[in-house]
Amino acid sequence: MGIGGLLPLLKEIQKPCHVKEWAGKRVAVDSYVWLHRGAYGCAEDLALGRPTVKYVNYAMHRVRMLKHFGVTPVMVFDGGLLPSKMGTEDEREKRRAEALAKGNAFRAEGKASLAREAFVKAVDVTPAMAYQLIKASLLNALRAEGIEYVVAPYEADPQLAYLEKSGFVDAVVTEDSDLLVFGCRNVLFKLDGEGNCVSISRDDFSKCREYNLAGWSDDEFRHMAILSGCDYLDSVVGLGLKTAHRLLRKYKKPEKVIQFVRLEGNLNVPRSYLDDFRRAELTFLHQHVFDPLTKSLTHLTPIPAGTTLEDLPFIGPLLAPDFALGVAQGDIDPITKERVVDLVPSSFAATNDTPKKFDANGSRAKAPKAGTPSGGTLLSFFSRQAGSPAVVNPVKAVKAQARVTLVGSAKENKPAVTQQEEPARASKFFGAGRGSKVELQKSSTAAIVPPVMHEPDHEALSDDFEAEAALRDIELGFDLPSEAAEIDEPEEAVEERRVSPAEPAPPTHRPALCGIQEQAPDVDGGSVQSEAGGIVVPVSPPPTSEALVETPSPERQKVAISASGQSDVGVSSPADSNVAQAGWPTPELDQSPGLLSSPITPRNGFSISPPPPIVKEEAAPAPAQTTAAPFVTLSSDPIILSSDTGSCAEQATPRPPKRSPRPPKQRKSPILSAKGKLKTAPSREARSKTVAVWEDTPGPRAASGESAPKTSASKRRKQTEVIVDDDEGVSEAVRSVAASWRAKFMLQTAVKSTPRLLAPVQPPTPASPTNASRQKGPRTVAPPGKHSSATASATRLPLSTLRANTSLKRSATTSAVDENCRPRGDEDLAPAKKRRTVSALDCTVDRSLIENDVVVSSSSSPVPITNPRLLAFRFTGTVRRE
DNA sequence: CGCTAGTACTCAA
DNA sequence: GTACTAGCG
Repeated sequence: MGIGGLLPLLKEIQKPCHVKEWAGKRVAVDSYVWLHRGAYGCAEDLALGRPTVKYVNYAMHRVRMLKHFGVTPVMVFDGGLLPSKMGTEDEREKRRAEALAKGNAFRAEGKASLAREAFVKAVDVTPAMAYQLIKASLLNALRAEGIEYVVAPYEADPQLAYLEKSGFVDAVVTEDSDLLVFGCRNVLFKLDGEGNCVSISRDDFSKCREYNLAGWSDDEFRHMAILSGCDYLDSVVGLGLKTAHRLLRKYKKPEKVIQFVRLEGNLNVPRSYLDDFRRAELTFLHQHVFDPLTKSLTHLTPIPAGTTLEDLPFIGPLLAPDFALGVAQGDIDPITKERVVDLVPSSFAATNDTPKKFDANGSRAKAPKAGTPSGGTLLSFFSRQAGSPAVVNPVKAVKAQARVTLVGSAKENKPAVTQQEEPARASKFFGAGRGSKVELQKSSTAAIVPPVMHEPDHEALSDDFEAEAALRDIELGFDLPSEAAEIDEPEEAVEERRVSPAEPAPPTHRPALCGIQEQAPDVDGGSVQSEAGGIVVPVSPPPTSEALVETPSPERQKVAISASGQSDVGVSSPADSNVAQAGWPTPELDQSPGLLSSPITPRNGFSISPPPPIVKEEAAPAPAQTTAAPFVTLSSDPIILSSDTGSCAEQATPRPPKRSPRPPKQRKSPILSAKGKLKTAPSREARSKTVAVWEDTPGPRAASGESAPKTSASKRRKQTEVIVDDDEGVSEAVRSVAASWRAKFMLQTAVKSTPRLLAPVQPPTPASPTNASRQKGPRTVAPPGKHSSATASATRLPLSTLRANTSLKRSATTSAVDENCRPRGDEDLAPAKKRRTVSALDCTVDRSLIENDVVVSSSSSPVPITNPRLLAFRFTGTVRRE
């Protein structure tokens, strides 16, 4: 919902503009908006599950519009749901289901327009739809056109902000005023099909006369937004933007404002409001984002020293590196954790949606060969003309013999990976057809993506922490700890990372996001499946340094490309690919010197080749490659990314899909893992602070497992004031925020079933027997005996089992298990076997639920999350009462 | 005057 | 997600 009324408030500084003013620049696009608008036009098809690509065409039209005006779009998609939003998502889902039923009823009665109206309300933009826009098998899609994109681990908003903040892009296109709160400097709203938009610049805030924002930092602005009500916190009823602004100007700090409002007594301020406020602020600040540079998760802003991820449960669990990468590339559905379902198999697209009358290239208009799974003959209205620069780079055809290594495949990860069984990468939806799995080694180059997270510069990092924490002091009234926090994991684990040979060197070139790897098809002479290329996960530094084109901009190092064609790290399609686009005639492109000059040359007939597999550029330095290199398996249309590290032979034989691979030893974000080295950070004088701490006192409602409204959670708690006298105070205070949230959230969501997560995935296309046979069953609660112990889809676990298992989990995490969440009375129980299953059963889950015959399903949780407390969220997502 | 809640809208190139 | 507006305090 964004911040209600924020845009009108900023009316003064809204500047009508045109995207061409951003020619030569890179602009990140909140893709959800375009997908949603595009979906409007085909709501009925989507609601009824009929394959359609209209929304893709709509979005691509916009993409081409941007390119037409010389703007390089970077498409950003929403990822997984934040834990705190799962509840609202359930409600939405319910509403959509109702609308769908209504629509069907109207349709049956022949009331077409009423039906359509209902279907519009029933439509949801799903990751599968995002995938349609991304996937390469549609020529009319991002990969095929070399558009950079990234799927955020959670929300797109912080991801967009991060891209801008870190210099990947210069502005952000969105309709969501939240972006300003996340700290974006240049936001473009209301972009229409012609390129008109309204820009709001952070720098203009001071020019706001009606509402004086002069002298306001990002923090104050954010405080105002949160106070007035935001996605993460409902406002105090009766307190809107203007009041928040007025009071903040007067009292400066949100605590004071809240105090004043309470004293005034006109408005009802929930008891937990201050906690909630802090939590909302922490969510705005530290949400997970995908860093294209390190190809790993990080935070929008580094989390404050003295706190760990466990203190920020509301920002969602840290995803395992390879999983995060899969999500970022759009291949893994961040919600279902499954490989994304291809809604529109290419065969359909090729036969049903080709706008033939606009097809200027006769050769490409031909139907694909029979059986070609990804005919790729779908030409958009705007597809390139014959002779125009193709997206495929013939030069790269040469790179046929490179090694293939995947994320998480480095030697050091091997033990963990083998222990965790094979991640369920293969899919019946994607492995089907043609039965032509091709070892990628034979067809293309893959990149080595170092499995080890980038080790931050500790000195700089410590400065960051200092600055960051100092800010936090001011905002939240906390003090910094005098020393960095203790390491939360075994020392050897940290050590291992430190000495890892796979640690990437500090990048010298800013890689692009996920983009297309242009590559010539038919390495082996015309066979359809051989076209390589595909998504490149850019690596840095580029393997070769020759012919690098570097941006003159000091703060933004853009994509570098080598003339040899070997290191176009995630380069988006060449700027000259705009040439001859129907609908958007090629402008005289102002090729900014910082942008790429690509060696790509025109090529005809590329379109009949299937899409490229996921390929990763080879990185330097290469991680230890002493173990058998795993390989990417190329199936038909989409890509099967097998990230296991088993032997090739092992991989070639599909194993029963097992889930929830335990992530390697990287249980912490890079930031966190670096904390152990921050002990030398300058101490600061500790001051006493009063911190409100909420004490959990579970009430009768919890025991009954009854659904509790928001307020009841807070009623169950009593507030106590404690004096915090040292550095512990900071992390302790944050922890208390976390604990209160946990209590509230767990209660809310644990009792709510989440049918969405439990619902079986219905493939739009029948899977081939081959793949279906090794595909796991539906993710519903399944009859016993159908699952391996690893999947343990639905297990009724007696309390005793839970106790036994939770103790195991605790032994896995060395420390920092919050007392609030620690299982009680099970200290000495022996470890149990179902490690993952059980880890999910964190003690944060209300015991009464367990005792009330809650069915626990861990099967929909293949995400390797090692932190047991974070796993609790997954648990709540799959709990349902019978 | 500020705020809330309800309604309408997004496509169709 | 937005914008607009009637109605309420």
